[in-house]
Amino acid sequence: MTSGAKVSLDTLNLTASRRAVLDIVMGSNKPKKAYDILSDLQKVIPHAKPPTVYRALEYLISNNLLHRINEQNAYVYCQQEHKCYQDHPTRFNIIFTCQGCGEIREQSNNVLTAVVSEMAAELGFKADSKMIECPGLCKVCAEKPAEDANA
Amino acid sequence: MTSGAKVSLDTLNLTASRRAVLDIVMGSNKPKKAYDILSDLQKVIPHAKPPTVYRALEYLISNNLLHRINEQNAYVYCQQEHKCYQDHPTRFNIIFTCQGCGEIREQSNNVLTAVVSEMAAELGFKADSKMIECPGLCKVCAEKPAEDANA
DNA sequence: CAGATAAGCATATAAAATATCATGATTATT
DNA sequence: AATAATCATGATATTTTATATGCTTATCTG
Repeated sequence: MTSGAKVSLDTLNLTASRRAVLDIVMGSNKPKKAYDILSDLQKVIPHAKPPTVYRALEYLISNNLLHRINEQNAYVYCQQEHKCYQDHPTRFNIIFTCQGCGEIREQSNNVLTAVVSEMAAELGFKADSKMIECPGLCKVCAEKPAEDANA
Repeated sequence: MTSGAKVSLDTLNLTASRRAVLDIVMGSNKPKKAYDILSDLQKVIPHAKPPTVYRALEYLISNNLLHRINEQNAYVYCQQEHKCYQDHPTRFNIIFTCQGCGEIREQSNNVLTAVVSEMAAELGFKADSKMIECPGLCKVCAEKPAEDANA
C-alpha cells in the first residue's frame, strides 16, 4: 500500500497471477498497457479478467518492482541498474517518456534528488513515489519530422 | 499542436466554448476533471458533449494556458506567477500533486532546469512540455493518518 | 463570391479502471 | 483439528476517461 520503502525479495508473495504479470511486463522493452497485459495473461490464465491484472499491478507497483507511467497509462519494469526495490527511499528518479514511440529511459542523480527534495520540503510536500515523469521525444523520434512514430 | 513555445495572448482564438472551458478551469482551485468540466459547461452551452470539452482542453493546453495533470486525469490553470505562456520555453517547472486532497503546487528554479536539461541532453531526449509531475502528499494530508483525505 | 481552412456538432464506441459481493486459501491460535 | 482472521482470487457489472468518424458551419483570403 505504501511505496518507496526498501523491499526484500524474500518477503514477496509472488502468486501465480502476480508472477505471470511480472513476467509479461519484464518481457517487454516498452511500457505495457493494462489490457495488453490482460491479453497475454489470458494465454496462461484463461479466466483472467481486468481486476486480475489491476490487482497484480497494484501489488507489484507497491513493492517497487514495476512503475506506472502516468503519461502513457502503461506499466514498466524498473529499468534502473540499482533497481528501485533495493533503492534508498529518499532518492528521486526521473523517467523520460517518448511521446512518439513510447520508449522510456530512467535516470537518477544526486543533484536531481537534492533539488527536488528541497523544493518539496519548502512546500511541506512529502513525495510519495520518488518517481518523476518527463514527457518528450527520444533522440530517434525527435529527428524525424512527425511521421509514424512507431518504432 | 506543439507546446512549449511562447504564446501571445493576442493571437489566441478564444471561441465561446474555449473561453467557457478556460473560465471553468480557472475558477477552480484544484485540478478539474473532464466530465466535471462538461457538467459545468452544459449550464452555459447545453448541447456540449465530451468532444467539445476535449477539443477545448487540447487547444488551451497546447497554448500553455492549462496543464494536464496526468496523475489525476485532470486539468488545471497554470498557477505560476510567471505564467507558462509568457515563459521561456527551456525552463522546467515541477508540479507537486497531492494524492490525498488533490491539491497541486507548481514550482520552478534554475537548478532544476539545469539538472533536468542536462540529464535529457545526455540521453538525446528532447523534453516536450517542460512540465514534470511529482506525486506525493501535501503538508496537511501528510500529517493526518489516512482518513478521508478530502479537504 | 469561390475555395480553402479551421472549428464545431452529434453519434457512437473504445480504452482504462473500479465497485461489489462471493469464494477460496493460508496462517495463527487455541 | 476447530476457529477466526487475513489475504488472495473469482465473477459480474459498471464507471470513468477519451477518441473515431462523418457531417456541417463559420471564417479568412484573394
